[in-house]
Amino acid sequence: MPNVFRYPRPMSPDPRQPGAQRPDPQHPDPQHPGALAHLQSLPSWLAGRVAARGRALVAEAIATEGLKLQHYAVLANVADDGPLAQADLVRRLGFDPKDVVLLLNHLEHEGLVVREPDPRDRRKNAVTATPEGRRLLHTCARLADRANEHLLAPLDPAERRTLLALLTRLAQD
Amino acid sequence: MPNVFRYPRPMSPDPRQPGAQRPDPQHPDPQHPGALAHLQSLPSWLAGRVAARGRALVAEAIATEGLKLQHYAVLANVADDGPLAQADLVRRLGFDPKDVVLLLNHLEHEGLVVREPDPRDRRKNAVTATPEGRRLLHTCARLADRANEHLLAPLDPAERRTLLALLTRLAQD
DNA sequence: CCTTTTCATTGGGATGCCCAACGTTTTCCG
DNA sequence: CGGAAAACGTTGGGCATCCCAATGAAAAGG
Repeated sequence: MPNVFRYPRPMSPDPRQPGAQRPDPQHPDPQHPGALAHLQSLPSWLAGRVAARGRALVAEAIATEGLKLQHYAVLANVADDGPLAQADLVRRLGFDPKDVVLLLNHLEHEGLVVREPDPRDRRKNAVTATPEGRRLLHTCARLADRANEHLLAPLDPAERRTLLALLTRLAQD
Repeated sequence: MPNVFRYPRPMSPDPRQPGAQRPDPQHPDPQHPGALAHLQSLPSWLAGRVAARGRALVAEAIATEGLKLQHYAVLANVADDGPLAQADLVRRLGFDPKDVVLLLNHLEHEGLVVREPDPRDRRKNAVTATPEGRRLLHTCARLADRANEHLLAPLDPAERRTLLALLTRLAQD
């Protein structure tokens, strides 16, 4: 179960010498089809590059509020569907239980969530969002929107809708 | 400089209880706009999810040849533009020098590349692809193509071209 | 000719993902 | 009803990836 919060990096666009002819990934030279050009024209590679840039932009934006992407994801889950057990978060997010402990420690320390024993099941902690957490969640949502507008800046509104529709179809399965 | 080879994982599509109503990310309920639904409708999140799945598919496919995505990327760079110095690969791929050493150790051990002192500059190793390496590169390219066809299976040919065009524009900047 | 830069190797560290164990609590089954 | 199994949270260990840097040798620059 891959994790979009840890973001790996794509190769630089084309690290060849300045002025070196850069193959058009859409129309590779059939006489000299490059393995590198082919790799860089794969949808998975292109999506990876866009995703890496998108995550970097969002991560940078919400870092101004002292949060990481993972914190944002935890907070969103808890605010919408809380109270949630830590094991719920582990399942929902696909995170390591240890990492969820660390994330919650930070969120709790910042007063954004509250972790309390579940009165119905003493094995569990019930995690809920505080008003401050909800407030910050709105701020993060706005920051994330702006980062995504930056990401999609080269596209016009119709192209953005098209891209979103196609990605949404591929993202669910 | 983010790296698309290490692939993080998106949240599961929607981990709510079976039967729980799942918000349509394209048309969030304006009465009850969820933070989670909002996060999951961001282009960066959607691209991350598609990218994670794409990379997982490609990684799984080329693993049958004993390679990782990073090996494939190194091999493609070396085959097209070799001989390359290790420092060239570090710059091109954005990898840690230590990781490039490990990757080349494996590729060399498998007879896919040759690492020789550069006669013109004894600081450098000249890395070149062997015929066996080029052969395997073709195999990996075919495997990667099939994995990407699998990734894009829900789209018809016109939609695939549209997606590719939009991603290509976003991927270069 | 000396200083600076580059190269490859390697050290250390942080983070995220994999595995598992432990004690407590709850659920399940005979 | 009681014991076994499962769930929960915490924590340990380990590996891979990304960050930092140091070292000695070689090349470039002033």
